[in-house]
Amino acid sequence: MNARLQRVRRVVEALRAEYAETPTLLVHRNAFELLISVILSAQTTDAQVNAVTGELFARYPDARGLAAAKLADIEAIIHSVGFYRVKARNIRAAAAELEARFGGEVPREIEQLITLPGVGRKSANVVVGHIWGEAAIIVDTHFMRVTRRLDLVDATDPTRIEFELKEWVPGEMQYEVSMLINYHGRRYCTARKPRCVECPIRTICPWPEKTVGF
DNA sequence: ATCCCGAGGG
DNA sequence: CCCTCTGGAT
Repeated sequence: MNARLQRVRRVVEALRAEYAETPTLLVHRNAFELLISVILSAQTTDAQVNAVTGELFARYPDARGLAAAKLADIEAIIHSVGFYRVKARNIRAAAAELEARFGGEVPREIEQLITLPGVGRKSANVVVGHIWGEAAIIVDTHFMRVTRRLDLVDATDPTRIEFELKEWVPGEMQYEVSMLINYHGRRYCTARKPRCVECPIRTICPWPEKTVGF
């Protein structure tokens, strides 16, 4: 029996109980809106993205509309999310790619999604996991930090962590594991001053730093 | 000051 | 692999 699998199951049970409320997600009405929101969300909070997407999607409700937009107009709308020049270019180019190569629809395959500008593995996994309920390991900065502290992985870079976990975490658990661990990384298992003493999974966690504060 | 559900270019 | 892109919240 895989000790790490047992640990993941215990972690999921504990975090489910701790985070009864679903963590806030990017506001969206369809796959197109989530895809664009995810591109905008790099190094930014969901709240900041949600603050601009209402206006953005009112003006450009689909790939065709966004692909035809003026860069300066997009930049003005999304300015407050940060990285606004790169992101404006990326979301317009991604919309154009959807039109040109995918009939205006968001592709379902990760390998297709990551060919879109501004979409890496993390963003692609968010889309397939959330929109289509597919197995998805979403490796962002929090997930990487927490899985390493919990000693769930050997790998240290995001792509290898994703594939390593995909090998043995049951598919139906993967998306939930991703969301719970991400949320836990923000609430307790923070980068600088982790709140190990109050952590709801401190008895499961092997990380030595958990003794700090005693 | 430090962080936020990263990605792409050099 | 490291650097840059970027603004707002705390």
